[in-house]
This record gives sequence, C-alpha cells and structure tokens, in this order.
Amino acid sequence: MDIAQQLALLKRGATDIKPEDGLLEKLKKAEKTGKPLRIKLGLDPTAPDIHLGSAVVLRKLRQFQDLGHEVTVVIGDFTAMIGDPSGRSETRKQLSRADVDANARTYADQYCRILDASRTSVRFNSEWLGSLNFHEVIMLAGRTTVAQIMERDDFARRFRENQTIGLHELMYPLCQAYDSVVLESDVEMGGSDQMFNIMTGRALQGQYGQDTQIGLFMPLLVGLDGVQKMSKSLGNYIGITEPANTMFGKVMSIPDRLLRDYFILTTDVPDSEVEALVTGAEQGTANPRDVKRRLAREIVTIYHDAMAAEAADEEFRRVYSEKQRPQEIPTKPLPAEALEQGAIWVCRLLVALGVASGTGEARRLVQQGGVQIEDRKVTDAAEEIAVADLLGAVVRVGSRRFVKVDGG
RNA sequence: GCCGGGUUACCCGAGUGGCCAAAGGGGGCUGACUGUAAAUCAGCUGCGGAACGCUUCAGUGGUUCGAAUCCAUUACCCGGCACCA
Repeated sequence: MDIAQQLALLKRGATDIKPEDGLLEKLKKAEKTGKPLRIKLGLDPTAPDIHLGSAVVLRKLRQFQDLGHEVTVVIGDFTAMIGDPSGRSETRKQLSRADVDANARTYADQYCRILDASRTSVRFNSEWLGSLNFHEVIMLAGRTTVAQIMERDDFARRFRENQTIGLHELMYPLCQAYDSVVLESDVEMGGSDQMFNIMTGRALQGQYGQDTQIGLFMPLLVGLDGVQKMSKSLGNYIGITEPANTMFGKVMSIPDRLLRDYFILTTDVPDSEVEALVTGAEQGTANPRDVKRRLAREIVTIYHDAMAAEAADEEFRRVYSEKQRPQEIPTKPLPAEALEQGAIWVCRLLVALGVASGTGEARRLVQQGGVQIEDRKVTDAAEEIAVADLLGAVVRVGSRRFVKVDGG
C-alpha cells in the first residue's frame, strides 16, 4: 500500500487531524527510517466495558498496527485520581488499586478482540507520574502557563461562571501530556473531547526537544437512542462481547439517519460502497431496512463471524418480519401454585415467568393486548389459565419476549 | 465558622396547607401502522386480585381536622463571605 492509500485509510472517519499534514510527514518518516510509529491511546480505568463507540478508536489503532506501527495503551490509573474535569461537574470518585487492576484485566480481555496483541503494549501512567518528586512537578508545571491552560473550553467557562476549579484539575492536561513525553509518541488518538489534552502533549514534547506528536481525533459514536454518545451508563450501547442475535437486533434499532456514521466508523465497507448504500436508502431506491441489515451483518461478522451474522439475520427476519417464534426460547418451570390449584391467574403467571415485575404491570400488558399464550391473545386480565393449557406452551409478551413453560 | 439556595418517581423537573400518587419532558413498555426493534401516531408507566385500599416527595420530631407544602432538627449538595495567609 503506498503512502497516499495509507493516508486515505487512516483519515477515514476522523473528525480532525492536527496538524493537518502532520500524519503524512510521520508516515514518510516511518517509511524512510524503517521505524514504526508509536501510537498512543489513553484510557480511563473506570469503565472497562468496550462497546462499538469505544471500538471506533480501537479499530483505528488496529489499522495503524496493520500498517506496521506500534500501539501503546496508557491506563490512566494515576490521572484517575484527579478525575478528568472535562464536561462533568461531579468529581470522580477515587479507585482503589485493586479496582484499577481488575478493570485493566477486563480491558485486556476485550481489547485483544480488536487490537493486535503482538503490537500492543499496556502501560500504567502511575509508573512514571507516581515517582515524580515535588520539585519535578513544579518544573513540569513551569513548562506551561496559566493562560495556556485556561484556554481549555471548560476551564474558561467554569472560570467565567465563577465555578470551582481545583488547582489539581489544572494539572490534568499536563499529566496526560507528560505521558506523551515519556512514551515519545508520534500520534495520539482520542475522541473529539480530547483535543486540548492531546495538543498539550504536543506542546510539551516540543518543550522537551522531541519530535512532536500529532493528534488524530475520532468522532464520538452516537448511541442507540440517536441522540447521546454511546455509553455504558446511558444504556444506549452495543457491547462488543454481546451475543450475535442481540448485537444484530440492536443495530437494527438505530435510527435510519445514523446509517452513514455507523458504516464509516464501525465497519470496513469501502467509502464508495457506503455512499451508494446510504444514498439508496435516503432516496428510496433501496429499502433502508435492507441497508441496515447489511450494516448489522458487517458488525456481527467483525465481532463473531460470517456464519453467526447469517444466522442472526435469519433469526431477525423470522421473528420480526414474519412474526414467528425465535429458534431458542428460554424455558421456565410452571409455578407450584398453579399445579396445586389446576389453574393460575394470568397476571400471576407473567410475574412468575419473569416477564412482568408485578401484577400491576402484568395487568397493563394484558389490557394493552401484548400477551399471547400459544398464539391465543389473552384479553381478560382476570383470566385463569388452566394448567393443561400451559404445559409446554409458549408465552409471548410484546413482540420480542418469549418464554416457554416447562412441559413437566 | 457565618449567610443564602437546594434535596420530589428510573432521570430532569413543576408543585409553597385539602382539588396530590403529585404537572411537563426524557427514558421505558404496549398497541396501530410499515420498510425495521427506523420514523410517525395513540395509550400505559408507585404498590396491591384494583371504581377500593396501601406506601411515597432526603432522615427524624412537631404544628394542623388535614403536610411534598408550615416549624424545629440532622445529613448531604451548591454558591458567597469570613478565618488563615
């Protein structure tokens, strides 16, 4: 692959590269010297679950690796004690050593599904930040100015609005920047919210007389709700370890307007093809549902395999397009009370099967016509169901929840 | 330490003595429709076998026939000021 092609590949999906022509320079340098580039990614040790959103950056790193470069993942265990002030108002809680280690292990299990482990090293930034003495810290702080640090949007805003800014928070960008100095990184990746921190790294490297890193920024992937960024805590995420069927279904539930972003950021489908697919969906020459199915298959193939994707697609069509039962239905035993009395109140049954949290909710489901027992819609919320009608029967709640009653 | 503001359901947030199980929005759930678990529209969304009852508005204790609402107090959060320099 020549350099122009490499550049095009690496630029795909990126929101920003700073400086713009820096990446080209770096690639040229690597080719000339034969030395791989060092790509750095800082990770927060608090949230170990990798989802499609966090995978956007990881997949970009993988592209670098496939081109022969080296990745260093920095676990910000030291900086976590400060808490990156970006955006959030509440101070982050401190993590114990054990928590950090446990989270890091979880990361390791997950990131190797995307990264090439042989070209990845993992470092904790407490390794070098933890041993700086106060004199060194002050000297480090002297490399920058208050005016520079206060350029950061959220600091500027908080200052303007008379909100508290801890002095230690001002040190955060400096810590992350120092990581880059220690690692002598060539490229630092991050979400678009990392702009300031990464550029501070670039400036600090210059202060230390190093070749300065460039920042490569990827957009934040919008979650299933179509509004907020994908995150575990908002529940609008697709985890990369989720079962194929779940993953497929979740992809099918994204709003149509996110199709282009998802194709570009989460799959390897070539740009030209993405464009054709998406415009087809937008102009009605292609069924958006089918375009989305294609997307879902691509994604499932990446994290499972082509066969699993095919099967998930089949299953989806079966259950949602043809309104049939899924292949596998979880089985639950018939509640004891039903056996004793020969019949059971529908609402109590739904609670016992775990599809309703209380009889109030169950009553609502029945009244709204969402409950079927063996293809018969239950309409009377007071109905008693005979045991004979229940053994081995499939209970359907809504369009996607199925439970089979144990046949005994 | 002082002064002020705050704490309401999954989340945000209205409510300042009865008409409050508590507006509105978000989220979730169900239905209709279809091109799909998209979009749109409609309903539901404290608990209970349910035109009745029960438990809720940070905790506790009061006032009152009656408290999310008034008083006292405790805890926590947010401001400001002071102390110290």
